[in-house]
Amino acid sequence: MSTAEETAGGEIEPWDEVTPDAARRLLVAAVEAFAERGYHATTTRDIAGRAGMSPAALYIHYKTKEELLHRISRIGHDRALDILRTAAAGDGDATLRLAEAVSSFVRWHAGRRTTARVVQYELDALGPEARAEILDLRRQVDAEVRGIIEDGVATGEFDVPDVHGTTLAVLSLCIDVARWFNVDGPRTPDEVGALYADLVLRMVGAAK
Amino acid sequence: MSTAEETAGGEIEPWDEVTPDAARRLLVAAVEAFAERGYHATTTRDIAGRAGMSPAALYIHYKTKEELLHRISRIGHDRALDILRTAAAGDGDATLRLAEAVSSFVRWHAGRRTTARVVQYELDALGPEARAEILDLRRQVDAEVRGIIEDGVATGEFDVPDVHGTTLAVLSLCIDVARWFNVDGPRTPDEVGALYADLVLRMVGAAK
DNA sequence: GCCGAAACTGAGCGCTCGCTTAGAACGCTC
DNA sequence: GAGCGTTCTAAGCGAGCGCTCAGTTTCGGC
Repeated sequence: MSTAEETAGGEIEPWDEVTPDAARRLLVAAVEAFAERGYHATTTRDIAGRAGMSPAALYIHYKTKEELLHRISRIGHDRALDILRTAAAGDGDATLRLAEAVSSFVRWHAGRRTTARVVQYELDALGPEARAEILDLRRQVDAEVRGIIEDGVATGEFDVPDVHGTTLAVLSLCIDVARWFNVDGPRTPDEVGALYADLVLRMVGAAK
Repeated sequence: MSTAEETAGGEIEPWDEVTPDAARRLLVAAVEAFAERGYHATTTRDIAGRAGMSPAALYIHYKTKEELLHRISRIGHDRALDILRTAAAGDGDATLRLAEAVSSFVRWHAGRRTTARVVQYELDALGPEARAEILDLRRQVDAEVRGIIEDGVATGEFDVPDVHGTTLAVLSLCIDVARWFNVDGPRTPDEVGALYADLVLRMVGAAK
């Protein structure tokens, strides 16, 4: 039996790894509040209120407001990295693996926009040690995408003069989806994923 | 004689239109503080301190902290729109005009990263009327880029199945430069501009 | 049905926030 | 050099912040 929560946007957020139930409700409430207003503009009273609890209850499950953000950021980055690793380890050629990596990564940023927004844009609110931990995960994310592009260049599938710069641009393009994607807009996450996969293949000069 | 200010990053910020001098110093201080910490994490005491004034002095020149953000956002969007209009109104073909639009737009986001960060990422901190005004400017930004792409499709220079989606992606790519660009990093704004112009021409299927 | 640990609440502490006010200092006009 | 509007500061107000704590409720194990 799943303990997934359904948010206002209709997204299914599988925060199954967070227990007990009250801690998960608080974390989901924090994700929504941080995504809507930003970390600094969100109050602990607001988070607790959304979870149907008193302000003090938050501190039973989390030491500080920052620990909530840290947990969210860690789980989110783990998930994002997992998506890219799965795509990178696929058994197609580089073109296919890059298309799959971009479309699934974008699908996550669009479909789980609430989470992705917090994960990608609230990094600066973390303290030095927590930020360093997350930055290490980001380097691994970068390495996965760069690896696929290097593979494609090696096999002659891609024509990329600046591998590092292009990797940066591809990731930047995908990540920024979390900023502009609108659940009530004209595009589904699947459609944006397909469009972006096509655009990225063009960027690396892959044959259609 | 210019009254331009030189910031810590070595960028020249021509806030000439802001007078008197004390008001401009406060505004430049606010740009730096908002860019570093975000609007909500910045205190009016910090802004005034950076400008070498007491906290109360801020309220001689601005009604509220939000008015400071509004002024910054308005001026920044005006400048960004001006850059795109100039490129769009150039006399080359669509390929040349798109390349010029992207490279100059990216150059601004990288070279004036401090300003661009505030302009692009602190929109949600504005009140409803101010936000509506800025969103209207963003629609004009979108229309300029879309116009060039439509021109290129009409002349057969570009091969773009989804003009609206591609416009969104191109702008998204450029804007996100303000998030990741590092003044101390390996690339100059000129280099990023050139790289991105090339990537965008590939995205629209333009002949090299 | 009793007990101790765990989960939770109501009240509120100490602090810092955005912003205000009273009055001093400055610069310009005549 | 008197008068006056402008620009600034020192002090601080009311509110809301993150977080704490004493005490109440809940609940599984026996």
